[in-house]
Amino acid sequence: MTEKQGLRERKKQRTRQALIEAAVRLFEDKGYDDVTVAEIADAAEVSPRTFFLHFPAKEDVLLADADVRVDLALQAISERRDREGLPEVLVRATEQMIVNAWDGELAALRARLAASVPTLQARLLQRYLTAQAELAQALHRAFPDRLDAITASALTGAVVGAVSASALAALRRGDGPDEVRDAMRQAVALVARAVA
Amino acid sequence: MTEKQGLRERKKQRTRQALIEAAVRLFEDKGYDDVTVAEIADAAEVSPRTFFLHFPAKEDVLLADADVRVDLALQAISERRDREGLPEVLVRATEQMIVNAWDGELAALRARLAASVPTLQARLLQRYLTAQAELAQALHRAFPDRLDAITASALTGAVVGAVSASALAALRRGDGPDEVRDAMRQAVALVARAVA
DNA sequence: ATGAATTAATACAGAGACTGTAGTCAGTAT
DNA sequence: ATACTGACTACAGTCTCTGTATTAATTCAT
Repeated sequence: MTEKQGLRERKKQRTRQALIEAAVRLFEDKGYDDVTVAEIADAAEVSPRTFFLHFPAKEDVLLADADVRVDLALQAISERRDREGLPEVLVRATEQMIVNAWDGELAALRARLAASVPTLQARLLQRYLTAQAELAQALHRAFPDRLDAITASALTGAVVGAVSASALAALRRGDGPDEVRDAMRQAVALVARAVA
Repeated sequence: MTEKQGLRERKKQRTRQALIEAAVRLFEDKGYDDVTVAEIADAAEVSPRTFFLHFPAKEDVLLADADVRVDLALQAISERRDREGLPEVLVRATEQMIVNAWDGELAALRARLAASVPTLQARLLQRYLTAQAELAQALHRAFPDRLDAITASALTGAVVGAVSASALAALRRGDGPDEVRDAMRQAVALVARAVA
């Protein structure tokens, strides 16, 4: 997509990446709470102040790429094919997020930590909430006659709530990625039944 | 219920109440972020350290009585009348929480602040999540043949997600308590349709 | 090419939330 | 009366996060 940016921008991305990698490594080693921002900055060979130029808070270094997936769902909604009903759109949109939610090492670490570190959990939930608002708006636009604004919010909340709750339950039970994915899919199906 | 506790315990509750009242007053005056824990403690005439003996974090002084309502819903689930179906239990349980969610001044302030102060929002969401786990477990016990553990989690997540999302949407739109309550009820009805 | 404007990164200082620890004093039990 | 418990305090310290001024490197304009 976009490759040729100035040297300045490339350098910036490099320190950002260095911070993320240092953080992940340290978190895996010592656990989230036992790693200070100063340590992360040190490991990435920048000043502690620089950390906060890249991330608004310590938690966000782990949630760095979590926004991208919301865009996928939004796209899935707006690209609604004609004749496609509400339940189908719902399933397709969340499918986008679910499939892409479990790629890579970082996602696994994030899930593990989010399930155990309260402050991280809180920030993640908050992200979901702001994502919900966007999704609800998109849904409302896609089905203006069927869903008023409030109902669209309720429906979106139901989907996100169901998916994350079942994923968390599966995680706590010790399930692997495939089983977690299945649990999420079942949750979507459950809610989709409400608007069938 | 329980009235006759020792003088020591009564004193403790008095300082706790003093802290809550001081906090609410100050928050209304200056806004959440512009009030320090030290100020609250000062207004309640205790040491700053004492604040943290009563509340694990600054946010929790506002969420002090939020737990009580979860008990009501749990009770509603376990007191399931024979012949009562899953949707009915769902509606009745959440009705307990909704009705009692909007009494008093404190609830209104809490809602207003939770909608605007990120850190408070995060903590509130976190509470919902832990409440969800309990509710899901109770549901699973009440309908062991119909709901496995994961599905119960999904269903509970859907209800809580739908209710809080629609309430938040209504709040943001500037609706009053009655309209918010209606929005919540509709959200429950929506999800209940999925298990009808 | 050279001077001017940006800007990522830095050093430094400080606010504010929270914790550990040791001590005091009032309430409680024997 | 005596010993014990537990709420509260004082003090010192850690850590996250912010404001401000400065530096040095990249980018842009001439």
